[in-house]
Amino acid sequence: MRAQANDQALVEVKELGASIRSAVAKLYRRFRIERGDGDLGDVASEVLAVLCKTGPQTLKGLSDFQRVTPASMSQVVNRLTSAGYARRDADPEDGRRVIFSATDAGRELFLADRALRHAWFDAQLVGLSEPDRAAVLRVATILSEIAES
Amino acid sequence: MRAQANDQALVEVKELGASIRSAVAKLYRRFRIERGDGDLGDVASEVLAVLCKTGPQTLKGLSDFQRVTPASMSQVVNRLTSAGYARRDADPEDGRRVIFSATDAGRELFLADRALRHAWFDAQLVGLSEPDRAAVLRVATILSEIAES
DNA sequence: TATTGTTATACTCTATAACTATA
DNA sequence: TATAGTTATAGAGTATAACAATA
Repeated sequence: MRAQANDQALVEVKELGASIRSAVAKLYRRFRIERGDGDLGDVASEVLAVLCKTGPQTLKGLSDFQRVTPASMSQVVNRLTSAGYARRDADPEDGRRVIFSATDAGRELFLADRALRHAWFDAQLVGLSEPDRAAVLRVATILSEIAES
Repeated sequence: MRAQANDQALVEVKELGASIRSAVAKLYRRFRIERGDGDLGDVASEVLAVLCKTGPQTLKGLSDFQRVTPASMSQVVNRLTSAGYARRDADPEDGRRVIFSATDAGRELFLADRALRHAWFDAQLVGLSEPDRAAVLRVATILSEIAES
């Protein structure tokens, strides 16, 4: 117990920051490797997943959530709509807004894509101990909150 | 204690995978926001950091570590050498190899860049409780190992 | 005036394919 | 033949700036 407390006290924030930055960067790029051949890019896939899981969204909603500028997101959804995986609809309540939603083809792609892209990582998680898995879950929440701050 | 065990048992690997994937993607992009104006890109900055902290590296060493192809890494270091932040040297023991190392200007940029880019995240980490910080440290290690597998 | 979204442009990052040079 | 590195090319992702339309 005392040893653990000492370990925690030894955690240098600067080193911790460097560790998690490095881990996040490597894992982000590692995820990119696990993708299908005819696939969309990784951000477009994530946006499609949001549309499928959370339902229709405005452009601003999508860009805020993914932490990119509206201009960037506009181009991502442009690829999705051009490919027929998403569609634009006017918002009847606010003429400035556009509602983006997944098409049937988009939902199909999402399901296939998810199976493919997540299989590798899910297999890694299964190999963890219960406490480690709980730690990963807790830290996922922590990091999400930090990312949104 | 039993409640905690139940919570852990409830952890669905698929949901856990989706959570950490989402957190990693958002945090990766959040990191990109915290950068200087005249800055290099984020990958080039990381490579420069590796050269400064770990010492000279071959191209293959760098590309393996960052999980990109040698061709991709070649272009990243090209920008670094063109800008005068890194240099190429022949390996006297193997004529095929090139040893990349940071220049003085590179080390200077690294220090300024690190202060700038890490400040925001370090501040977030300081706000965490000790157990949370320990969990983040543990999970950084777990995720790094997964990324390298 | 403020908000929502788009387009134009440019840069970073990445990959595949084809290549050179060395082991 | 195999390995280390490069270049050419193409596409994804991002940002800033300038813009149109609506609130």
